[in-house]
Amino acid sequence: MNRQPKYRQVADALRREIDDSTYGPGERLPSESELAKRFTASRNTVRAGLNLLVSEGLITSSQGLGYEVRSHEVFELNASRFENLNFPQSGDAYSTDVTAAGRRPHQTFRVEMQPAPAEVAERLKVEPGSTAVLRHCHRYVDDVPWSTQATYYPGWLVDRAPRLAQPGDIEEGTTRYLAAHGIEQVGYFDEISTRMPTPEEARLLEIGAGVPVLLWQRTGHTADAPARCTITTFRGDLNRMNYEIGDLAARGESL
Amino acid sequence: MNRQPKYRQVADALRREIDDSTYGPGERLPSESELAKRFTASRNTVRAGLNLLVSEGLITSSQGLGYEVRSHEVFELNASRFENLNFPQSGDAYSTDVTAAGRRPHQTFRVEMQPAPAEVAERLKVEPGSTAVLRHCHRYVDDVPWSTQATYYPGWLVDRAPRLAQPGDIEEGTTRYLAAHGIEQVGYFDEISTRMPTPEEARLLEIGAGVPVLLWQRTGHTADAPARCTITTFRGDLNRMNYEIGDLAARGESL
DNA sequence: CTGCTCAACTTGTTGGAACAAGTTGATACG
DNA sequence: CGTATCAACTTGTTCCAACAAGTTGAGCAG
Repeated sequence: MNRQPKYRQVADALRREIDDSTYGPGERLPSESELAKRFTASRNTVRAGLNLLVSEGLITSSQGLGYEVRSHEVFELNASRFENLNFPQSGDAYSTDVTAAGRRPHQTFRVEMQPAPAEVAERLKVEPGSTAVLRHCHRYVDDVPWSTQATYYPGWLVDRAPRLAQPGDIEEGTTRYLAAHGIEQVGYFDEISTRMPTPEEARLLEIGAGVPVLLWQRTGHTADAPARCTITTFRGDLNRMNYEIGDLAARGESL
Repeated sequence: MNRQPKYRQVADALRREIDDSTYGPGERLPSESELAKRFTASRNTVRAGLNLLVSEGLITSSQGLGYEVRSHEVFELNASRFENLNFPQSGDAYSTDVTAAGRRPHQTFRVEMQPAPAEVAERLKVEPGSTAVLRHCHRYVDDVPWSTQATYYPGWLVDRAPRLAQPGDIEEGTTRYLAAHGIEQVGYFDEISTRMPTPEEARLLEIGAGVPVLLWQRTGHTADAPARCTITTFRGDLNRMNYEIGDLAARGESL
């Protein structure tokens, strides 16, 4: 006899059937009671198995509707071109990329004065708790939450580029606006990590259990000092990042 | 009355207590029956709440032992220096970094001839299914599984650098060995994504529910053609990656 | 003192039951 | 015909009960 617990056998069988497209993306699974009959198990046991698949990010459940196989359309963000003046873009990089992919971008802005969190203050080389301008941004693609972004600017920089502290979008792109005021970003330090979302993040990004977030923290530098620190939180199931580094003539695509 | 389900209240209360260090990292939580008494709930309800925290990666459980608050010691990998001949390292980059952090590295190798998976073949610009050399590697830090790495080399490259197909480590580092045979990696294309582990990955990396993996795929290029494709699977809770790009003199640390 | 056994914990698994709440389509009413 | 209602689904939440299985420390035998 199989020594795997029954709820695991249920999960394994269904996972296999999802993998070989017995149940394709977007398709509905049989109901809990039908599965219970099929596997000769109680509803509780079947639920435990389904729960496993939910927390693996393979399926979602909604009350009254049933279980559905998740579909994965990833959006790729080129981090090495992002905010790079050598790759000129009309507006901000996000809208350009999304529109180019034939999707509809949408974003909401919020600007605040905030004491810089310890982690940010360290990277901006300012006193912990000293006020910084925080530009916060929620991004959507086809009205699906995609990412949230928080950018902190140190006080000295805002003095030289006052529009940063004004509410509203900066049409020409922040990088370009800063460059026009003599603040040129000559390098950056990116840190990338992943974890499960906090309940707050899960709410904002509309992700249930089983979907991790991808965290991207970029500290941009002028020739003299760090100029801004951007923390982006992506839905892990919908986003991928890439970097093109070095001489990539062999790829035959780069500019 | 509170309209949150009880198991969620349990999870929220415990999450708050973990956040404010009522229960610190490594510490044990009260047992399920104690928590049931405290929250006036059944053991099942408490379990549902604890399960939520497990799938958020906050705690782990082990049979007979109880629930423990996870501790997070992240290891940072500098992806932009990795495999970069401008930053010479004695052996391979991984061992050097780990030793420098005062930890004990350990790795196991496996070399095979394998048909290249579709995704890899596309990036190496070879026919799908054509044989490639696969060098597979499991890495440990202080005997804790850290990452698995699979590197595919196209057939033409192995002809010029035959030691790739031999079992066993390449002491001086593969990048250096390739350079000595006239195969110089002048650029690379990195792709980074995250998802929940497959059961297979969960077993290899010894991660339970609630810990995502960080996927790093690097395609290295010579001046003429793609030379290798490396897929690394990290434990998401233990690893962070970073890129230093551009002129970073302002950071005052770079070489 | 050493080493083994075992009782008393812990979580893991599985079944059962009942009711709450969201969704949908058939049906009856205006 | 259009609409409102409701029955029959779905999953969500909560309890109870019992036994399996891993861990640990007390206590006993050698």
